[in-house]
Amino acid sequence: MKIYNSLSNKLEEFIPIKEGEVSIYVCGPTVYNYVHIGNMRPAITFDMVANYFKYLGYKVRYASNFTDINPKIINAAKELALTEREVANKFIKAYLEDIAAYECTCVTDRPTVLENLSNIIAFISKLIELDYAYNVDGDVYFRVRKIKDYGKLSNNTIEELESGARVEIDEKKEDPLDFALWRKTTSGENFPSPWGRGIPGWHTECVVMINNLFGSKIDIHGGGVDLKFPHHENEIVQSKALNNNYLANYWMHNGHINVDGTKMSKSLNNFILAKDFIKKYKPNVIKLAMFKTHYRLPFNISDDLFNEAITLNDKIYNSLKQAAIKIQVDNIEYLPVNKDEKIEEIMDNDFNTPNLITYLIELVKELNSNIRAGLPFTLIYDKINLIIGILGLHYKIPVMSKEDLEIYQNWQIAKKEKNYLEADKLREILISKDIL
RNA sequence: GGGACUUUAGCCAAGCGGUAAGGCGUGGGACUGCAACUCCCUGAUCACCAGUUCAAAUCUGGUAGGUCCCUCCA
Repeated sequence: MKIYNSLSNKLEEFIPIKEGEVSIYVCGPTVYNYVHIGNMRPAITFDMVANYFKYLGYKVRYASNFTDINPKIINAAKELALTEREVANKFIKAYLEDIAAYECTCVTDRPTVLENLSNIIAFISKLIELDYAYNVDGDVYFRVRKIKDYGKLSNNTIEELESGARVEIDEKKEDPLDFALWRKTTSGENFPSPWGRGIPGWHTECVVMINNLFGSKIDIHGGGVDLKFPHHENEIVQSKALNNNYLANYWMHNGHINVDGTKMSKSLNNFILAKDFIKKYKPNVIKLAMFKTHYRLPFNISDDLFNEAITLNDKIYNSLKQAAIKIQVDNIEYLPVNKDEKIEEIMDNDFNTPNLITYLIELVKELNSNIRAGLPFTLIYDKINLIIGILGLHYKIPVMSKEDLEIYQNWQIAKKEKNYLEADKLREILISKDIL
């Protein structure tokens, strides 16, 4: 299969580090507030990625962190009159509730900064030892100039970055591009270290967690495009310094979710909270709408788009339900399939979910037609189930009791006998049981 | 100033050198006891200009839009 690697800006054949296994790491939220719908795109996207690897037979380990120590949390704690731990725990809980509501299921590890503090300190110590980092009065910075291809991921060179007018000059740093690995902090929550009390810098935690969970390198590192620079770039230099690798073989970046053509942001006050959005649309609908656009491209939110997805979702559901009922009513026995070449042909091209949905629609149509025509349909039914599994869609397919089956058969008989009064009565019952 | 992405029918969106998938919507039709569901038909020469090529939406150069990143935002 081919994956678009942000590191090379090319489609590359995927070769796992360990045969039959995939390691994925995706940057998770800083837990100082409720997440917005944009934060859900990586969650949904990489769940799909993980699901597809599982479909291919890979064993998937997928980690996503919580940044639970951060200046933003310290600020939020002041505002909310809570302790930093209370803030972090509150919003970790809220995030997990969102994830559950959106029916994302693939993350296997959720490391936190707090539980990795000693690892982080050890990691920074090693960087200092090797002269890649320096301590200035309790702040520790990474010496970016020591890594010669800094900027590879974001296609920048050190010179280009420095010529950018927005680089702040910090007296303490040797070089404006150097970034903090450890920050001296006296107000708010802080922790002891060889350099004094403080908190770890954001860019270090992900590298440390990856090293801790997976070893020095993983297959896929994901996140939103905005993280390319500086966050991911800075992760890479640390990994280059200690392990002489790019931390991940494949870097994947999802596009943003936009509102009215522009990025959601706190400052524009145009963001939609994930927990609010899920009240308006079902997870299936949100996923279908998102997957209709390739994950790398920006995705603009509009009611039209979601209404279209509602139509599609209903179509899929009706079709699956009909097939499931037919299988139960006619007591059809068959051997399920778990592979479909066409799916692989589509998905092997950098997870082309828009085309997968096109294929799904095709299959749904075929399923409907075949059921109507009394033709075999279980193979198509299986294929559809494979696809919805990959897309992370969930449908409640009715399981009919003996009684339900009887009602169903009586309904059919009543119709045949043109006893429409009885037929309508039975139909009502079946509808109320969510069978029709 | 540097970098990335992007411009395809009313809307969304595939396409990665061989003469434009699909969805929604619109309009028409079929099926049906009624309803729901379902099915079929219906539209664009791909922002613009120049070049490469037997052949370009697809490659190259330019022009004009749009979005994002450039120190903590998925």
